[in-house]
Amino acid sequence: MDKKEEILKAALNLFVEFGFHATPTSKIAKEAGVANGTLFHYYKTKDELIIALYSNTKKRLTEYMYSNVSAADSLELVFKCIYTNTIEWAQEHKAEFYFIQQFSTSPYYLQISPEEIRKQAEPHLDFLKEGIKAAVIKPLPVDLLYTLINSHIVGINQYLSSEEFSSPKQKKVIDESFDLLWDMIS
Amino acid sequence: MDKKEEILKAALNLFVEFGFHATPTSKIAKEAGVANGTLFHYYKTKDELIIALYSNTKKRLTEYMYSNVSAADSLELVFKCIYTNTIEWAQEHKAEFYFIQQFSTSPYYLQISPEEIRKQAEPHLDFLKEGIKAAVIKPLPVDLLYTLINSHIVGINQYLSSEEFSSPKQKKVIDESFDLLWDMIS
DNA sequence: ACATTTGTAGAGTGACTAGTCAATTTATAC
DNA sequence: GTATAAATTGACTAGTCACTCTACAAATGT
Repeated sequence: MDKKEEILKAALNLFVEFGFHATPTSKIAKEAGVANGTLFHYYKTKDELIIALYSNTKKRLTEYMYSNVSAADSLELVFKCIYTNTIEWAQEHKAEFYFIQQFSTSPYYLQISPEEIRKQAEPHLDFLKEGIKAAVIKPLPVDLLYTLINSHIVGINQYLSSEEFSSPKQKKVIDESFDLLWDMIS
Repeated sequence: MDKKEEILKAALNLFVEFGFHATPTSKIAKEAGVANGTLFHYYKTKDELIIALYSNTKKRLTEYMYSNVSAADSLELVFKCIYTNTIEWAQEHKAEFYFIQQFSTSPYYLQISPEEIRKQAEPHLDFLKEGIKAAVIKPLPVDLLYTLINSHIVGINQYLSSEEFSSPKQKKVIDESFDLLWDMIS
């Protein structure tokens, strides 16, 4: 449905600008070009809308992460591709990426079931386990590795967003930061 | 003042549990054991209270970071001491550390003046510049280094908070993660 | 054509909240 | 001991917000 999407899009931008509670549902509806009641037709509560927005956004990020990955490549190249994809997506969807962080450090995050969190992280953890088995990645706890990589990406994204970099300069930062990360974990 | 502190303490715990806007000032006052009006006697608005809580908390963290640092030590040892201090403080003040992250990824963060942010980061940036000059730390942009180190610490803290580690095991994780970080930037 | 479901609208409601205010208590100064 | 200032109280208000409800429109199926 078009309006359902419009509502999510409007909510995303308003949440990022004003925060969850400082954004009334009435404003979201207005921004989305629908009536107040329509919003509650698609989402029973404001909380449900917020959760749906998170799941939806996170899903799109994950899908993009694994796009263009060539299975034929070495583990390092595959990893680099996923790394680059992630940062590219974050740079091209700044509001979405910021929203994910905002959500993750909010009490709403507790409403995401442990299953969903595990399921979401599983492919990444499996990939890291594979790397360890192949003796390409240091034999550290995968949870630790995962968290470190995640944080690293958040950091690079913050850095890239702090200034206006030209496209080649940005590519250079991504390349070099990947080398730093790879040196650290391999 | 005792009550001023009590209000901040109550606000911290409630904000971390319920979020900024889902925490009414009336609840903060109640939790702090003061009347509604008293809260507004010390803080003109709720926003002012939130900002004050952030500045106060961040200040205490920064102070702790540089405690026990022996100027006689090598740059690496000094850096390790600051690193360890930070993670220790974060582990001993989980609510406070979580609050800082929560605040930093919220629209409230925009209310902190660039000056205050710069002033807060300056000693750390100077320290990194020193390390680069001494050819101990890789000659990367200091902003990039700073963000990467910050993110790394946030990540390790997340990992340590995700499970219950025994004290020696925790120390081991901190030691090893420091080596990872140090390898990356030196 | 008709019936039934689904989508859309927007005024209305009850609950809640940030901040005020006038009154009272406590501390401070001389 | 009195006067002045500062701290504290809690009832009150004006406004806001999540969500409901009824009415109507559009689609869908038969």
